[in-house]
Amino acid sequence: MSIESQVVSPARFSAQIRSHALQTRIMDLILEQGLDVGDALPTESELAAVLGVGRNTVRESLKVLQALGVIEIRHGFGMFVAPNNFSALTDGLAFRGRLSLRHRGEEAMELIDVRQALESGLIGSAIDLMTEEQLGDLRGTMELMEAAAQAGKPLAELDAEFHRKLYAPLNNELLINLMDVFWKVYRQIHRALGSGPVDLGEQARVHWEIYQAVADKDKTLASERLQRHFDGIRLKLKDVAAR
Amino acid sequence: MSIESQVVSPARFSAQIRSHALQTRIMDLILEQGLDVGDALPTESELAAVLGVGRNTVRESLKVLQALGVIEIRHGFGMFVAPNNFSALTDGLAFRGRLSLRHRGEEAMELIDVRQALESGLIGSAIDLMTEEQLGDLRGTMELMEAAAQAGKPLAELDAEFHRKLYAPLNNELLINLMDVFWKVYRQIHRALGSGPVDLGEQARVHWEIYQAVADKDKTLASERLQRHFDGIRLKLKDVAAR
DNA sequence: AATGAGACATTGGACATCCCATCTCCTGTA
DNA sequence: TACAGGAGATGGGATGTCCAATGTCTCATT
Repeated sequence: MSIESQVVSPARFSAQIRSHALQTRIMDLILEQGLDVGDALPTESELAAVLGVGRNTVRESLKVLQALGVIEIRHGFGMFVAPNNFSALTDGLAFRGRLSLRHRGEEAMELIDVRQALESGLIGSAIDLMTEEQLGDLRGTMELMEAAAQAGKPLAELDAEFHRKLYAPLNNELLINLMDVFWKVYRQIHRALGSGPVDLGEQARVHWEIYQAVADKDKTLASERLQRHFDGIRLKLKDVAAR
Repeated sequence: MSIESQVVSPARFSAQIRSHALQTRIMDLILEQGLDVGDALPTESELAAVLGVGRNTVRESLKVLQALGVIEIRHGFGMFVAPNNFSALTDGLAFRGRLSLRHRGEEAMELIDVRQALESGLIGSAIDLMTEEQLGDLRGTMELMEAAAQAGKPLAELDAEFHRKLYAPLNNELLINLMDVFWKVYRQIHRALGSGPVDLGEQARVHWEIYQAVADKDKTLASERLQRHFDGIRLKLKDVAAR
């Protein structure tokens, strides 16, 4: 089959290939048996028997699949095909980001660049597709953010929610997940560095401006303000990275 | 420490939390010890001792970190901090894509949407930053593609290379990696479904048109042609999914 | 002195076994 | 009917043993 088709290099990584092959076999098994999200997998012991490997070995692969968001493991109950879950990317990316910050923080910047491109590039379509209800929802989040800012509470979660709702009209879960990952990674890096002073009022104001442009259906302005929003984030990150 | 700070839910996922915490501890250990890409980690046994868990348990976490592209494991030699590696996302996403194709192929479509947004949104900046040399490089790839098309050879790899080189000027590794992942996932899904007939000449022609717009520094046209390129891909995918 | 074969230590890979922790579900009791 | 608690199943984890791959070092050969 296609399991062994991805030859990477002579035999230097044969172990990795075997291990990866086992993961692939489990995923193929899921697909072949027609299992869907929420369905239960065979038990660890059964899998070990079926795949002809030891239970510990199969467990290593299962843990990987869990980390990749493919399966969900519930102690004492069983294993199940997982719903979409991008936490894997978060951890991996956050690690790379923190690692890079010890140099010149390039990867963290790249992350912002990608997010900026995605968001400012897609805001047009989002505005086109946004319903009145969704707009109202967005405004609700803004009002919560305003209240939080005045109360001196952190805006992080509301910030994420704002961006999530901004692109909800596109009805693209992958996109939402990706943006969520980027946001979390940024937060994690920021937290690891020890955030500098934050101006809550300013933060809320920037989002209000974006909201206004969206409410006015002014795609160009919205895109432009999003660009500036990310420019600001980039500057702040550069500040913090400079220590 | 911050290890136990991420409480998710009562105790239903306590095992996952512990497991995730162990991974985090290992990553933190890498960062705290100032290890950089290529540096060696302690041996499995040492890690197990330091972290106060069994070797099997540590191994499960290490395998996860390997899958996430954080470390590289070399049988008989040791474990090392890995260079950027996004293969993890590929596997996870490809699985989800294939799973979704059994329904209406939504996730595969979402993938195309994101890629379309990213590429057509960033082509402008790429054109701005592209040097003569990079443009020549791009043309070289196109000529190879043309030759391959006339020889009836598959264009897949050259297709990927074209898109990679298109955005090389942005100097954003994360972006390149992401696009690479999307491309691989698309390929994998396509292969899993059994590709229909492909018109190599048409495929090459589309890319020539994009190249021409880029060479002419016509951002609008390039963006438009990229859009259409992806529209084509989307249609083809819909065809195949319909079986 | 240069080279190559082979022994050796180290390290990860795999497995078997044993026991613990947690969950769900069923049963019995109030 | 509601609730408490136990039974059984399942994953979590530790330990020990052996296998396999790798790099290095030694030593004989040239």
